[in-house]
Amino acid sequence: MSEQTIGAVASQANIQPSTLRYYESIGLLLPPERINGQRRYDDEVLKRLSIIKIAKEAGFTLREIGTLLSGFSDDAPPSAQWKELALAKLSEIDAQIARAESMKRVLMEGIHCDCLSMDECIVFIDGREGEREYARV
Amino acid sequence: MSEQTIGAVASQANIQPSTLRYYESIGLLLPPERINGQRRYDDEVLKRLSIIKIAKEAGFTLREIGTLLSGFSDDAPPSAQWKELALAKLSEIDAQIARAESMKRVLMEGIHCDCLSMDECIVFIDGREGEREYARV
DNA sequence: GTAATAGTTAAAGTGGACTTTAAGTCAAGG
DNA sequence: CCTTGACTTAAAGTCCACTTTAACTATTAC
Repeated sequence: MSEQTIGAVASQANIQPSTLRYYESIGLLLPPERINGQRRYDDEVLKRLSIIKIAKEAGFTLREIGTLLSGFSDDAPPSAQWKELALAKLSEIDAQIARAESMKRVLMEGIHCDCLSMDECIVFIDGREGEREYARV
Repeated sequence: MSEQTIGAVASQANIQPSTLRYYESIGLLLPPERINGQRRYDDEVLKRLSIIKIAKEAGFTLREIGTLLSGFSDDAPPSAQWKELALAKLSEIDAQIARAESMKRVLMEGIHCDCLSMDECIVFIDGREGEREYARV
């Protein structure tokens, strides 16, 4: 099961071959072995792609993921650098969640209001006042 | 207090003049009156900009906001179209929140783990297994 | 009169994460 | 032998929400 072509890997990882090439081009994946000029991957790459996917979903950019992956697997347990990045991202995620929840509130209020136009909509005007404080922060 | 220049409006709304021009160019703002070729806005635009900002924070794209604004303020209360969009966005936001929370878990576990390399990291391998089911959906 | 300030335009640039295209190679099947 | 399908490359294109640039005009302050 080693030595898979790019197409096979891509379909197993649910991504496009071009994405694999792209990841390689930005250094997120190491250049794999070639046979007749074609990339042949071993199963390791699937693990790495999963990690990338998870990290992406965690809100890391590809650049950050590169850092994460290199900061890891050196020899030590999760490096200080890793933890630092993770902590930073954690607070970003918390902010994200908070924002999402307040949006949810706005939307739900909007859904239940019966005002005639958006300009007169209490929900939105309230939102606007609130937003001013928000902007001042 | 009517008849403000683009700069005045921009600074009140905490955005750049170029953003106002951009919004106008994509039809999100109606072209305002001109004096000597310069845009002059009345206070209405601030309301609209607030709405746009709130909607943006609610996770709508500018294109969607355009639809929202046109679907609204026609004559009826929040149109069916509006509610439909809002409901759709609500579930998107719920998904976002759920994802964010699961990432948060992963990150927090990662911060406390002591594995030697990311490939061996239980946190990430667990994530990976989970992700397979995820991908099947 | 001239310099600073704020406005105007169209068009190009930015950044992130890809995708698409054009032009070509290679192995397997009929 | 020739077609089909999957691969290769570099480069350009896409989407989103702006921002920046270049070249210009108009108003105000000195």
